[in-house]
Amino acid sequence: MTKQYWLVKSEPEAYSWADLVTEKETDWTGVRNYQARLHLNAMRKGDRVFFYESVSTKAVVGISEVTETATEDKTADKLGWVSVKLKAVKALSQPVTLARVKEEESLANVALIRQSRLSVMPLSKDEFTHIVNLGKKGA
DNA sequence: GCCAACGTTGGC
DNA sequence: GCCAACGTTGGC
Repeated sequence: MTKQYWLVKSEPEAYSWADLVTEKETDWTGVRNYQARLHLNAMRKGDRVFFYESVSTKAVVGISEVTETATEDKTADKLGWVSVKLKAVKALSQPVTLARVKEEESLANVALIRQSRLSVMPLSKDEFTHIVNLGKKGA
């Protein structure tokens, strides 16, 4: 299967990109939204996942990779919720802020903007590449 | 099954 | 800290 691209959100006060870098790998638990769960279930090993920090940072800060597909989320009090395993790949040279994403006409349709409360969302390859480029030094 | 009330998320 | 948007719950 061809590689897919995603974005997950986290409040850095709860779990930050720096935390993932320190841990190297983590179980992405705590998703309690049906739409987000659909996306978690669709993730495949090797898919690239943007790490977006909400609230205080409001920027895409790093790239991670799916290392294990969805399994039962053991932190949930009911069965049926899932988590995936993510590992840190690399930080963006410069964070791509929400404001920056909003400036880009070709990124106007990303769920990050259109559905601000969704915490796990898909991105097209073009959208992913575009944001990666914005995150390069001097972009 | 509808809708009001409420809680949560997240931008500003 | 405020508020809009959204999801969930519960009464009818």
